[in-house]
Amino acid sequence: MAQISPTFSPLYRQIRGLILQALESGEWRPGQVIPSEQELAARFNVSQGTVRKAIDEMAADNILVRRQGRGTYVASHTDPRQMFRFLRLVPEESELLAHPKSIPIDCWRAKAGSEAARVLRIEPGAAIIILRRVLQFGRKPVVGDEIYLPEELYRGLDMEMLQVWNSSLYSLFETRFGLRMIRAKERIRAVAADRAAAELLQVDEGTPLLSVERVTYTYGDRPVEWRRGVYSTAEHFYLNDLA
Amino acid sequence: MAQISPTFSPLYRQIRGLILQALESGEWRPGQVIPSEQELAARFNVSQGTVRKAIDEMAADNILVRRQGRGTYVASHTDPRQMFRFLRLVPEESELLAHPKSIPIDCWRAKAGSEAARVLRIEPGAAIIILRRVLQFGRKPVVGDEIYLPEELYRGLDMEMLQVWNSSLYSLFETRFGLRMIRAKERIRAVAADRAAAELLQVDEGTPLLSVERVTYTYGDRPVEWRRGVYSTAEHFYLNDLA
DNA sequence: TAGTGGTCTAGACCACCGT
DNA sequence: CGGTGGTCTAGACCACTAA
Repeated sequence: MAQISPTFSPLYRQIRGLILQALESGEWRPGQVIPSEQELAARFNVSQGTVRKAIDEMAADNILVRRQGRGTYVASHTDPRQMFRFLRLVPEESELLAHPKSIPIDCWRAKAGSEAARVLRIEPGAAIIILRRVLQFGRKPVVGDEIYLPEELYRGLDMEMLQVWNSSLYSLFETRFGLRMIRAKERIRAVAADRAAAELLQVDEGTPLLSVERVTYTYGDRPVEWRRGVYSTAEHFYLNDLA
Repeated sequence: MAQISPTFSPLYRQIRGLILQALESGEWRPGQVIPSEQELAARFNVSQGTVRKAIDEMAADNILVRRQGRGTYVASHTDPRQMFRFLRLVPEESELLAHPKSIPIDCWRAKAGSEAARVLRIEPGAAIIILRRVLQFGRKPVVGDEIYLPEELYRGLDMEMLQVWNSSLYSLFETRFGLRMIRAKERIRAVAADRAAAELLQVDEGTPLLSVERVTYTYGDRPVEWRRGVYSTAEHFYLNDLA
């Protein structure tokens, strides 16, 4: 079909859009296999190569996972390797492994202030859930987070649910609320520990900490989580690969 | 050609290796066009599609740059869009533009200590160059860096060369020493400004700063630069996209 | 208009996985 | 073994750039 130039989008992108749509609709769930490339090609009336290119892109974006000989899977935060996919903090020694543990502190309902509303793209005053937690590496508290969630998407989230769940928050959000975190954006500054942070992370007041603000997005760049955290970098550091 | 399985590497990766080799040998220089896909296919006796896949990977790695209708170019730090490719610090307002300016402070010869030697993979005691500089956004000093370079690769680098050059360091390193920075790894902590840092960045002693340690690699994951910097995050922040 | 990269197809064969 | 993704090829056509 002819296309006016500014709107031009190659076939494989349109296919990508259709697959994304099927994912959003819940046709295929996280952790499950999606149909084979041949089947998808038949369904969308294109060649296998075109489906392949669409899937290639989505695999590069961590939306799908290819497994040779088995099939293509919907990426899931339930997968141990994906659980702390967005956490860049690693222990000073041994830059690998050492999965942290999330300890909920409290969790309550509130109304969105202007900043939360802007970031989450909801109405000021709309219901939100605020959640505080600590991340421990081994025994030590290293990260303190305050997390803002639009209530509409997390209906039923409470302290008990958090305490029962002994895995990552995103795996909880995915399994209980069907939310898939696709990408995130972090803004990092250095701050001095205030009294609350100092207590939380068991450091002296005034200790330099990383202040990490994160906005997390689902499909279609829709923000579904806002968190503000402080990281203690006495025995850990934030590791970033630049390409 | 048949291959025993653990050593198996697809054709397009071997082509990638050959192109990389040509780049390292200086056959095509940064900013220049490389031969067309058809020509490369003929040269390596493979199909255009195979060359294409090799180039696709290298473009994804920021080693090559495709330009439809014009050709494929060797990525260059001379390109204004690539100059501060590894710098993640952005002004509080307007997350774009605002290129900083690099001001050299001093530059001298020294012998590699054990840490520098380990990081740069050279012999302890080998000659290195140490360089200090400040990055200014507008009039304000925001970043202070101490940069360690193996002398062997940067022979002739001195204060005068730095003062004459009014662009990014990596574009200098590329044009004068033929070095191409491919990727880098940063370790970030929060620290309190010591006296030197406080003077350099015009902040109070004790102000929390980001401590950013970077190792930069060329082809073949060979480290060619080590820098330790402090970033003032009063009016700027470190922006990181997580995918 | 000629030359480049970008898309799309169709088909063959290989590597890997489960049964 | 059959089915999946992974590689490789050959060829047609489209979109963009420069002269």
